[in-house]
Amino acid sequence: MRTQTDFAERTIEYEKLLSYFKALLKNENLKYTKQREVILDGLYNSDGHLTPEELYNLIQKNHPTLKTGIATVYRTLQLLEDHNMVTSLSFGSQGKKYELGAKEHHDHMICTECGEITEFVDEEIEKRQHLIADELGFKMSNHSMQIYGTCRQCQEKQ
Amino acid sequence: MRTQTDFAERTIEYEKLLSYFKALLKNENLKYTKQREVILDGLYNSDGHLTPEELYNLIQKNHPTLKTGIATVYRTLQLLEDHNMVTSLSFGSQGKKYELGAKEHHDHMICTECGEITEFVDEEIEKRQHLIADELGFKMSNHSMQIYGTCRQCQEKQ
DNA sequence: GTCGCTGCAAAGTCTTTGCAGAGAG
DNA sequence: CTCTCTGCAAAGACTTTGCAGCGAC
Repeated sequence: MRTQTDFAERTIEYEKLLSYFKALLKNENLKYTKQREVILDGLYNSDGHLTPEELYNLIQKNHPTLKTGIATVYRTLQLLEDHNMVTSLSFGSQGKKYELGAKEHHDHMICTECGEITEFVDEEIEKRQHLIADELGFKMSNHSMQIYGTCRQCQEKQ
Repeated sequence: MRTQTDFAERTIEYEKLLSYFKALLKNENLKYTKQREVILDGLYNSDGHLTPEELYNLIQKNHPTLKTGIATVYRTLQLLEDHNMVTSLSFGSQGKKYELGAKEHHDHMICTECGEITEFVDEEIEKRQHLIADELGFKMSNHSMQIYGTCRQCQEKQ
Protein backbone atom coordinates (compact mmCIF):
# COMPACT_ATOMS: atom_id res chain seq x y z
CA MET A 1 0.00 0.00 0.00
CA ARG A 2 1.17 3.49 -0.76
CA THR A 3 0.18 6.59 1.11
CA GLN A 4 0.10 10.31 0.81
CA THR A 5 3.83 10.85 1.06
CA ASP A 6 4.46 8.75 -2.00
CA PHE A 7 1.96 10.76 -3.92
CA ALA A 8 3.66 14.01 -3.12
CA GLU A 9 6.77 12.65 -4.81
CA ARG A 10 4.77 11.61 -7.81
CA THR A 11 2.73 14.73 -8.14
CA ILE A 12 3.64 16.39 -11.36
CA GLU A 13 5.23 19.78 -10.85
CA TYR A 14 3.31 22.96 -11.16
CA GLU A 15 5.09 23.94 -14.35
CA LYS A 16 3.90 20.87 -16.18
CA LEU A 17 0.42 21.30 -14.84
CA LEU A 18 0.36 24.88 -15.97
CA SER A 19 1.55 24.19 -19.47
CA TYR A 20 -0.96 21.39 -19.82
CA PHE A 21 -3.67 23.83 -18.79
CA LYS A 22 -2.43 26.48 -21.19
CA ALA A 23 -2.27 24.06 -24.08
CA LEU A 24 -5.77 22.89 -23.33
CA LEU A 25 -7.09 26.43 -23.27
CA LYS A 26 -5.38 27.30 -26.52
CA ASN A 27 -6.78 24.17 -28.08
CA GLU A 28 -10.31 25.23 -27.34
CA ASN A 29 -9.90 28.90 -28.05
CA LEU A 30 -10.28 29.73 -24.40
CA LYS A 31 -8.32 32.39 -22.64
CA TYR A 32 -5.61 32.16 -20.05
CA THR A 33 -6.54 34.65 -17.38
CA LYS A 34 -5.00 35.71 -14.12
CA GLN A 35 -8.06 34.34 -12.32
CA ARG A 36 -7.69 30.91 -13.86
CA GLU A 37 -4.05 30.93 -12.93
CA VAL A 38 -4.59 31.70 -9.25
CA ILE A 39 -7.34 29.09 -9.03
CA LEU A 40 -5.09 26.38 -10.39
CA ASP A 41 -2.34 27.64 -8.14
CA GLY A 42 -4.64 27.57 -5.14
CA LEU A 43 -5.60 23.98 -5.83
CA TYR A 44 -1.97 23.04 -6.20
CA ASN A 45 -0.71 24.84 -3.12
CA SER A 46 -3.09 23.26 -0.65
CA ASP A 47 -3.71 19.81 0.67
CA GLY A 48 -5.79 19.44 -2.44
CA HIS A 49 -9.19 18.90 -0.89
CA LEU A 50 -11.06 22.17 -0.98
CA THR A 51 -14.64 23.30 -1.19
CA PRO A 52 -15.29 26.07 -3.71
CA GLU A 53 -15.63 28.48 -0.83
CA GLU A 54 -12.38 27.41 0.82
CA LEU A 55 -10.63 27.88 -2.48
CA TYR A 56 -12.24 31.28 -2.89
CA ASN A 57 -11.06 32.37 0.57
CA LEU A 58 -7.57 31.05 -0.06
CA ILE A 59 -7.34 33.08 -3.24
CA GLN A 60 -8.64 36.20 -1.56
CA LYS A 61 -5.95 35.81 1.09
CA ASN A 62 -3.08 35.09 -1.27
CA HIS A 63 -4.05 37.51 -4.01
CA PRO A 64 -5.89 40.35 -2.29
CA THR A 65 -5.29 42.79 -5.13
CA LEU A 66 -6.82 40.57 -7.80
CA LYS A 67 -10.59 40.67 -7.56
CA THR A 68 -11.82 37.14 -8.06
CA GLY A 69 -15.50 36.38 -7.67
CA ILE A 70 -16.85 33.15 -6.28
CA ALA A 71 -18.73 32.67 -9.54
CA THR A 72 -15.42 32.49 -11.35
CA VAL A 73 -14.19 29.90 -8.91
CA TYR A 74 -17.26 27.78 -9.63
CA ARG A 75 -16.92 28.31 -13.37
CA THR A 76 -13.25 27.44 -13.39
CA LEU A 77 -13.71 24.35 -11.24
CA GLN A 78 -16.37 23.24 -13.67
CA LEU A 79 -14.03 23.87 -16.57
CA LEU A 80 -11.23 21.93 -14.91
CA GLU A 81 -13.54 19.09 -14.05
CA ASP A 82 -14.88 18.90 -17.59
CA HIS A 83 -11.33 18.45 -18.77
CA ASN A 84 -10.51 15.93 -16.10
CA MET A 85 -7.95 18.13 -14.44
CA VAL A 86 -9.79 18.08 -11.14
CA THR A 87 -12.09 15.57 -9.49
CA SER A 88 -14.95 16.41 -7.21
CA LEU A 89 -15.61 14.42 -4.08
CA SER A 90 -18.77 14.47 -2.07
CA PHE A 91 -18.24 13.18 1.42
CA GLY A 92 -21.46 13.11 3.37
CA SER A 93 -22.28 16.38 5.02
CA GLN A 94 -18.90 17.92 4.36
CA GLY A 95 -20.12 19.16 1.01
CA LYS A 96 -18.45 18.90 -2.35
CA LYS A 97 -14.69 19.13 -2.40
CA TYR A 98 -12.32 19.39 -5.31
CA GLU A 99 -8.85 17.99 -5.79
CA LEU A 100 -6.37 18.10 -8.62
CA GLY A 101 -6.95 15.01 -10.66
CA ALA A 102 -3.64 14.99 -12.49
CA LYS A 103 -2.34 12.83 -9.72
CA GLU A 104 -2.39 9.09 -9.92
CA HIS A 105 -5.65 7.43 -8.91
CA HIS A 106 -6.10 6.98 -5.19
CA ASP A 107 -8.76 6.49 -2.56
CA HIS A 108 -9.58 8.44 0.58
CA MET A 109 -9.65 7.81 4.26
CA ILE A 110 -11.61 10.50 6.07
CA CYS A 111 -11.48 11.30 9.76
CA THR A 112 -14.98 12.06 10.95
CA GLU A 113 -13.62 13.99 13.93
CA CYS A 114 -11.24 16.48 12.35
CA GLY A 115 -12.04 16.07 8.67
CA GLU A 116 -8.50 15.12 7.76
CA ILE A 117 -8.23 13.26 4.49
CA THR A 118 -5.50 10.70 3.88
CA GLU A 119 -4.96 9.24 0.45
CA PHE A 120 -4.04 5.66 -0.27
CA VAL A 121 -3.94 3.05 -2.97
CA ASP A 122 -4.24 -0.67 -2.63
CA GLU A 123 -3.42 -2.72 -5.70
CA GLU A 124 -5.42 -5.68 -4.52
CA ILE A 125 -8.56 -3.61 -4.20
CA GLU A 126 -7.96 -2.02 -7.59
CA LYS A 127 -7.70 -5.45 -9.16
CA ARG A 128 -10.87 -6.72 -7.52
CA GLN A 129 -12.82 -3.67 -8.61
CA HIS A 130 -12.04 -4.46 -12.24
CA LEU A 131 -12.99 -8.06 -11.65
CA ILE A 132 -16.32 -7.16 -10.10
CA ALA A 133 -17.21 -4.78 -12.89
CA ASP A 134 -16.43 -7.49 -15.43
CA GLU A 135 -18.56 -10.04 -13.61
CA LEU A 136 -21.55 -7.71 -13.60
CA GLY A 137 -21.11 -6.85 -17.26
CA PHE A 138 -20.23 -3.31 -16.35
CA LYS A 139 -17.85 -1.18 -18.38
CA MET A 140 -16.02 0.60 -15.59
CA SER A 141 -14.97 4.16 -16.21
CA ASN A 142 -14.10 5.26 -12.73
CA HIS A 143 -14.38 4.30 -9.12
CA SER A 144 -13.97 5.76 -5.69
CA MET A 145 -13.70 4.42 -2.23
CA GLN A 146 -13.85 6.09 1.12
CA ILE A 147 -13.07 4.78 4.56
CA TYR A 148 -14.55 6.78 7.41
CA GLY A 149 -13.27 6.61 10.95
CA THR A 150 -11.13 8.29 13.54
CA CYS A 151 -7.54 9.14 12.77
CA ARG A 152 -4.69 8.34 15.15
CA GLN A 153 -4.43 11.90 16.48
CA CYS A 154 -8.11 12.13 17.27
CA GLN A 155 -8.11 8.74 18.96
CA GLU A 156 -5.30 9.92 21.23
CA LYS A 157 -7.19 13.07 22.13
CA GLN A 158 -10.05 11.05 23.54
CA MET B 1 -19.19 -11.89 -4.72
CA ARG B 2 -22.88 -11.42 -3.99
CA THR B 3 -25.23 -9.14 -5.82
CA GLN B 4 -28.55 -7.42 -5.46
CA THR B 5 -30.67 -10.54 -5.68
CA ASP B 6 -29.03 -12.03 -2.64
CA PHE B 7 -29.72 -8.90 -0.71
CA ALA B 8 -33.41 -9.02 -1.44
CA GLU B 9 -33.48 -12.38 0.27
CA ARG B 10 -31.64 -11.05 3.26
CA THR B 11 -33.61 -7.89 3.61
CA ILE B 12 -35.53 -7.99 6.82
CA GLU B 13 -39.26 -8.01 6.31
CA TYR B 14 -41.32 -4.92 6.55
CA GLU B 15 -43.01 -6.05 9.74
CA LYS B 16 -39.75 -6.26 11.60
CA LEU B 17 -38.62 -2.97 10.22
CA LEU B 18 -41.83 -1.36 11.31
CA SER B 19 -41.75 -2.69 14.84
CA TYR B 20 -38.14 -1.61 15.18
CA PHE B 21 -39.18 1.86 14.11
CA LYS B 22 -42.13 1.91 16.49
CA ALA B 23 -40.02 0.76 19.41
CA LEU B 24 -37.46 3.41 18.65
CA LEU B 25 -40.09 6.12 18.53
CA LYS B 26 -41.62 4.99 21.79
CA ASN B 27 -38.20 4.94 23.38
CA GLU B 28 -37.64 8.57 22.61
CA ASN B 29 -41.14 9.78 23.26
CA LEU B 30 -41.70 10.42 19.60
CA LYS B 31 -44.92 9.76 17.81
CA TYR B 32 -45.86 7.20 15.25
CA THR B 33 -47.71 9.09 12.55
CA LYS B 34 -49.28 8.11 9.28
CA GLN B 35 -46.71 10.27 7.48
CA ARG B 36 -43.80 8.48 9.08
CA GLU B 37 -45.37 5.19 8.15
CA VAL B 38 -45.80 5.97 4.48
CA ILE B 39 -42.27 7.32 4.27
CA LEU B 40 -40.79 4.14 5.69
CA ASP B 41 -43.10 2.17 3.42
CA GLY B 42 -42.01 4.19 0.40
CA LEU B 43 -38.37 3.51 1.13
CA TYR B 44 -39.08 -0.16 1.56
CA ASN B 45 -41.21 -0.57 -1.55
CA SER B 46 -38.75 0.87 -4.02
CA ASP B 47 -35.35 -0.07 -5.31
CA GLY B 48 -34.15 1.69 -2.22
CA HIS B 49 -32.19 4.52 -3.78
CA LEU B 50 -34.34 7.62 -3.73
CA THR B 51 -33.84 11.34 -3.55
CA PRO B 52 -36.09 13.14 -1.07
CA GLU B 53 -38.09 14.44 -4.00
CA GLU B 54 -38.50 11.03 -5.60
CA LEU B 55 -39.70 9.68 -2.29
CA TYR B 56 -42.09 12.61 -1.95
CA ASN B 57 -43.54 11.96 -5.41
CA LEU B 58 -43.87 8.26 -4.74
CA ILE B 59 -45.82 8.97 -1.56
CA GLN B 60 -48.08 11.44 -3.32
CA LYS B 61 -48.83 8.82 -5.94
CA ASN B 62 -49.45 5.95 -3.54
CA HIS B 63 -51.25 7.91 -0.85
CA PRO B 64 -53.00 10.77 -2.60
CA THR B 65 -55.47 11.32 0.21
CA LEU B 66 -52.83 11.77 2.88
CA LYS B 67 -51.30 15.20 2.62
CA THR B 68 -47.59 14.80 3.15
CA GLY B 69 -45.33 17.79 2.77
CA ILE B 70 -41.83 17.60 1.40
CA ALA B 71 -40.61 19.14 4.64
CA THR B 72 -41.89 16.10 6.50
CA VAL B 73 -40.06 13.84 4.09
CA TYR B 74 -36.84 15.70 4.81
CA ARG B 75 -37.50 15.68 8.53
CA THR B 76 -38.27 11.99 8.60
CA LEU B 77 -35.27 11.05 6.49
CA GLN B 78 -33.15 13.03 8.91
CA LEU B 79 -34.74 11.22 11.82
CA LEU B 80 -34.18 7.84 10.21
CA GLU B 81 -30.62 8.68 9.35
CA ASP B 82 -29.88 9.85 12.88
CA HIS B 83 -31.03 6.49 14.10
CA ASN B 84 -29.07 4.60 11.46
CA MET B 85 -32.15 3.24 9.80
CA VAL B 86 -31.27 4.82 6.49
CA THR B 87 -28.02 5.79 4.86
CA SER B 88 -27.50 8.72 2.56
CA LEU B 89 -25.42 8.41 -0.56
CA SER B 90 -24.07 11.27 -2.58
CA PHE B 91 -23.07 10.21 -6.04
CA GLY B 92 -21.59 13.07 -8.00
CA SER B 93 -24.16 15.23 -9.69
CA GLN B 94 -27.05 12.87 -9.05
CA GLY B 95 -27.67 14.52 -5.72
CA LYS B 96 -28.23 12.92 -2.34
CA LYS B 97 -30.06 9.62 -2.29
CA TYR B 98 -31.32 7.61 0.63
CA GLU B 99 -31.56 3.88 1.17
CA LEU B 100 -32.73 1.71 4.01
CA GLY B 101 -29.71 0.94 6.06
CA ALA B 102 -31.09 -2.08 7.88
CA LYS B 103 -29.70 -4.17 5.09
CA GLU B 104 -26.30 -5.76 5.27
CA HIS B 105 -23.37 -3.59 4.25
CA HIS B 106 -22.78 -3.37 0.53
CA ASP B 107 -21.19 -1.22 -2.11
CA HIS B 108 -22.60 0.40 -5.23
CA MET B 109 -22.02 0.21 -8.93
CA ILE B 110 -23.58 3.18 -10.71
CA CYS B 111 -24.37 3.43 -14.39
CA THR B 112 -23.50 6.92 -15.56
CA GLU B 113 -25.86 6.58 -18.53
CA CYS B 114 -29.12 5.54 -16.93
CA GLY B 115 -28.36 6.06 -13.25
CA GLU B 116 -29.11 2.45 -12.36
CA ILE B 117 -27.54 1.34 -9.12
CA THR B 118 -26.45 -2.23 -8.53
CA GLU B 119 -25.36 -3.38 -5.13
CA PHE B 120 -22.56 -5.81 -4.45
CA VAL B 121 -20.25 -7.07 -1.75
CA ASP B 122 -16.77 -8.44 -2.13
CA GLU B 123 -15.30 -10.11 0.91
CA GLU B 124 -11.75 -9.64 -0.27
CA ILE B 125 -12.20 -5.90 -0.55
CA GLU B 126 -13.88 -5.77 2.85
CA LYS B 127 -10.91 -7.54 4.38
CA ARG B 128 -8.37 -5.26 2.75
CA GLN B 129 -10.24 -2.17 3.87
CA HIS B 130 -9.88 -3.24 7.49
CA LEU B 131 -6.23 -3.99 6.89
CA ILE B 132 -5.56 -0.59 5.37
CA ALA B 133 -7.30 1.25 8.17
CA ASP B 134 -5.21 -0.68 10.68
CA GLU B 135 -1.97 0.11 8.87
CA LEU B 136 -2.73 3.82 8.89
CA GLY B 137 -3.71 3.79 12.56
CA PHE B 138 -7.27 4.56 11.66
CA LYS B 139 -10.21 3.38 13.68
CA MET B 140 -12.63 2.55 10.91
CA SER B 141 -16.30 3.16 11.53
CA ASN B 142 -17.68 2.92 8.05
CA HIS B 143 -16.70 2.77 4.43
CA SER B 144 -18.19 3.10 1.03
CA MET B 145 -17.13 2.28 -2.45
CA GLN B 146 -18.59 3.20 -5.78
CA ILE B 147 -17.78 1.93 -9.24
CA TYR B 148 -18.93 4.15 -12.07
CA GLY B 149 -19.38 2.96 -15.61
CA THR B 150 -21.85 1.82 -18.20
CA CYS B 151 -24.20 -1.03 -17.43
CA ARG B 152 -24.78 -3.92 -19.83
CA GLN B 153 -28.10 -2.56 -21.13
CA CYS B 154 -26.66 0.86 -21.92
CA GLN B 155 -23.64 -0.66 -23.62
CA GLU B 156 -25.95 -2.65 -25.89
CA LYS B 157 -27.96 0.44 -26.76
CA GLN B 158 -24.89 2.11 -28.18
C1' DG C 1 -55.40 17.49 27.58
C1' DT C 2 -50.48 17.64 26.45
C1' DC C 3 -46.85 17.98 23.61
C1' DG C 4 -44.83 16.44 19.44
C1' DC C 5 -45.86 16.53 14.43
C1' DT C 6 -47.37 18.54 10.17
C1' DG C 7 -48.19 21.62 6.15
C1' DC C 8 -47.26 25.84 4.59
C1' DA C 9 -44.51 29.46 3.38
C1' DA C 10 -40.57 31.97 4.34
C1' DA C 11 -35.76 31.83 4.98
C1' DG C 12 -31.28 29.71 4.33
C1' DT C 13 -27.54 27.49 1.64
C1' DC C 14 -25.10 26.58 -2.20
C1' DT C 15 -24.58 27.02 -7.16
C1' DT C 16 -25.68 28.91 -11.68
C1' DT C 17 -26.78 32.52 -14.93
C1' DG C 18 -27.60 37.17 -17.40
C1' DC C 19 -25.39 41.18 -18.38
C1' DA C 20 -22.45 44.94 -19.45
C1' DG C 21 -17.83 46.19 -19.10
C1' DA C 22 -12.82 44.42 -19.00
C1' DG C 23 -9.11 42.20 -21.07
C1' DA C 24 -6.61 38.29 -23.69
C1' DG C 25 -5.15 37.09 -28.18
C1' DC D 1 -10.65 44.64 -32.85
C1' DT D 2 -13.07 40.51 -31.55
C1' DC D 3 -14.97 37.48 -28.61
C1' DT D 4 -14.31 35.26 -24.20
C1' DC D 5 -14.07 36.10 -19.32
C1' DT D 6 -15.23 38.45 -15.18
C1' DG D 7 -17.67 40.55 -11.15
C1' DC D 8 -21.90 41.57 -9.62
C1' DA D 9 -26.33 40.69 -8.44
C1' DA D 10 -30.29 38.22 -9.39
C1' DA D 11 -32.22 33.80 -10.05
C1' DG D 12 -32.38 28.78 -9.23
C1' DA D 13 -32.26 24.46 -6.88
C1' DC D 14 -32.37 22.19 -2.75
C1' DT D 15 -32.98 21.99 2.25
C1' DT D 16 -34.24 23.81 6.75
C1' DT D 17 -37.04 26.42 9.96
C1' DG D 18 -40.91 29.19 12.38
C1' DC D 19 -45.49 28.95 13.32
C1' DA D 20 -50.20 27.93 14.27
C1' DG D 21 -53.29 24.27 14.07
C1' DC D 22 -53.67 19.04 14.19
C1' DG D 23 -53.45 14.60 16.02
C1' DA D 24 -51.07 10.62 18.67
C1' DC D 25 -51.03 8.92 23.14
